[in-house]
Amino acid sequence: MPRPSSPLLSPEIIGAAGLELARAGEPFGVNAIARRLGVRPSSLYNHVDGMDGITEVMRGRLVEDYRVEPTGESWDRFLVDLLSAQRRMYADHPQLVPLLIGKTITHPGVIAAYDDLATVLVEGGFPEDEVLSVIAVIDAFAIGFGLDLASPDDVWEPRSDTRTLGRLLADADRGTARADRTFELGVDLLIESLRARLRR
Amino acid sequence: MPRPSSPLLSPEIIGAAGLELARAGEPFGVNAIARRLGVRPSSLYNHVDGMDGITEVMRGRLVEDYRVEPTGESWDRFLVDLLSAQRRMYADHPQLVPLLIGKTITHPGVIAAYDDLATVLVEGGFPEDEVLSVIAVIDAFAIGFGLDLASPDDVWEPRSDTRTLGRLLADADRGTARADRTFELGVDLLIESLRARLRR
DNA sequence: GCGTAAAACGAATGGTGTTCGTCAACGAAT
DNA sequence: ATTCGTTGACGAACACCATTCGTTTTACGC
Repeated sequence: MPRPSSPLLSPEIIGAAGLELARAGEPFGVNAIARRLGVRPSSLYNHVDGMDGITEVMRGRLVEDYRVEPTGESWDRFLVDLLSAQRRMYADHPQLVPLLIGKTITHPGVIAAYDDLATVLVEGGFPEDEVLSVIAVIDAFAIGFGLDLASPDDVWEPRSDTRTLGRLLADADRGTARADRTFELGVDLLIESLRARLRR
Repeated sequence: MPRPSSPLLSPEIIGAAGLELARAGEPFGVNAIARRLGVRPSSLYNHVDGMDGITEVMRGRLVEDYRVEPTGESWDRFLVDLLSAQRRMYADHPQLVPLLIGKTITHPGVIAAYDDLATVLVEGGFPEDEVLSVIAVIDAFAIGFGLDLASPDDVWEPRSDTRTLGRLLADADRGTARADRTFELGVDLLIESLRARLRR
């Protein structure tokens, strides 16, 4: 089947297939994507630069899908929206956290999203030499809570006696309820302390 | 070479080799570990239950190495120590973050470490139904900052114009200095807001 | 219409984790 | 001291992975 009339593949199609697989919790390697598209693995290389290229495309699509526009309302409102979206993004695709982090960000869409955040914070009154650190803190938060949301229902299972942990676990929330409570508390803490810092 | 007089392998030896490889930024799979130990990959299966078993051992050793004992001083002092240690742990082994998270924790040493933390927080005065959430927030923090520390010198490289981000990047710290500032700010924010919550 | 480039395929390479049969050395029981 | 089961290494084999390359046919631009 050489060179079909209507093209079977494109970077977008490949990236979308990869994301669908990741979202379904399945492996999303070159072979898996090719299988899902009914195509041989080597064909992908006509459109994309190997696995690295695929993750590049996936990252781009991902940030677009979860992009949050500033409402112009207030910095803290925007921050809550942003954190919620990012948490969902990481939680929906826990397997590709390693792919998203640890790489210098060049993608125009991603840069624009961070630029939005930086602008909102500066306009909100944060000192300019602190904004980048605040952004990094927000990032750390989002990743941490995304992973938390993606963690198993029972995070701890003590097999031996404990002084405190076992007692607390006995009547604690589990699963999504627990993760949601944690997230709300975390956002509360973060926003509150940012407000306090702004007031100083 | 069948059954040597003095045993060449053991779970500890295998785990240690894996950690050394991870620490050096090299791949730490079954084959790599076997190569480093001068042994065939299949030999490892006499001591360890495949790759899963190896990561199990590695996780155990890791938490022991970075374990922090409560000093009995104050909960916030302990928290700073703990966060610092965890940040270093994640940053020293960014590749195995995916292995450490997302699995129910059974390992006695790890349980004990969390039990310490829970005890300190309860004794510090936090309401019992909130302690687990606080712990999860702390975990999210540690992971986030560990990954942040492991990220490249230049996190952003805008190729097009930006409203704010580019200006801020122009005279900002980079590399370790940036990550350290971020961490200090993050710990400040977290501890401050926890203190505030305790005061209410 | 013709030539070039596009885009699929198949085969081959070197990597991974894992299973299994083999075989020699050890340690314990006779 | 001889036997015998267990231990622990090996090598071969399997299935998977990402990647490269040459082949082939089709589509598109001149």
